[in-house]
Amino acid sequence: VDHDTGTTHHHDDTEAVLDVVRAAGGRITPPRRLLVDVLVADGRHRSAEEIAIEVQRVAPDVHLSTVYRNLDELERLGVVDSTRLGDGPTTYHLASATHGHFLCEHCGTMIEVPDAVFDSLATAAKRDYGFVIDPHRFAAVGRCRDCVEND
Amino acid sequence: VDHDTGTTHHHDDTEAVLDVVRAAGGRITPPRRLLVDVLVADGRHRSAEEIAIEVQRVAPDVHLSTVYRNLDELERLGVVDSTRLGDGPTTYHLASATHGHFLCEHCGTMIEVPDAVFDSLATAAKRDYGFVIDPHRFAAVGRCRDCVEND
DNA sequence: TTCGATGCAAATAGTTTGCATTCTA
DNA sequence: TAGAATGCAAACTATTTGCATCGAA
Repeated sequence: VDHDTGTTHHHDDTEAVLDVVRAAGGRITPPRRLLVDVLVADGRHRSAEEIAIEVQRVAPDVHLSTVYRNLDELERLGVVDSTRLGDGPTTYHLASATHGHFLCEHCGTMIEVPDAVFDSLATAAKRDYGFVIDPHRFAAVGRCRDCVEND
Repeated sequence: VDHDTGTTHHHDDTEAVLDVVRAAGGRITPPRRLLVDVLVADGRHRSAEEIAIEVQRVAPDVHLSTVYRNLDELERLGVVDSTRLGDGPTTYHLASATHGHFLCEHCGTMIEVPDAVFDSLATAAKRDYGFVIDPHRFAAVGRCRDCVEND
């Protein structure tokens, strides 16, 4: 029932992620498929609980612990990134939607920035410390423009 | 009983912090003074619980919640920084001992680096987003040299 | 038909809060 | 002696784990 061509197909994205799971010997269960659907449909910075609520709209019996276990597994497989933002819960998103994060400690706003913004830090870290930073795994904390100006 | 001159005096550091508390209208209680002593004596990246244990060696009745309340207050006053490292608990240290952090997601090693390492990121963040990053408030997550080489 | 995945309940870790009491200023 | 700070218990949030069962391959 999808006769479009040339547009983005969420279904294809879901399958691509599930293929990675298959390739790793994992099984495609209904909860797992639903969870990936949710990540694909709106894959940005959602806590495990938010994702679970979304999944449960379709399948109310899917347990929060199942969501945690799947997110852990998907992260291990490299298709999901987790980011710890400030004091709140860990958030998860598809690894394909990669970007760095700035988190305002004053108003809580999260700004997504291209990975390239972290390049100079990454270069210095590698050169001086042999350390390879992953800009997707953390948020740089500070103050956003509004809070700097109006606070 | 301290006749040295020209050396670092922990006692003086404690008093300097307590002066900030006094200036803000706060009271100097035994638990508060002990907590500051602990931070001054070894002020790097300790969790609230670790700090509480240290304080309790001298005053066993000091409660963990008191430690949390004091750390929150001292952070609000700007004399303590908190940093969230990976999955572990929030860690606290004296704001005077400032530095950035690299956290290895593989082995958990934390590397302290001069603030200057974050300068280029801070500059780009300010220029492109008006965002003022605070390198003391977060850890850049990635892989340390050993884990990159041997993993 | 096997063993990876699930649902559930309970445990755990970290942190916050309400309240009566204490003690600094 | 007023109200800031404390100790304690209990609540709360985020996450993990043991275990019996289920179901995808």
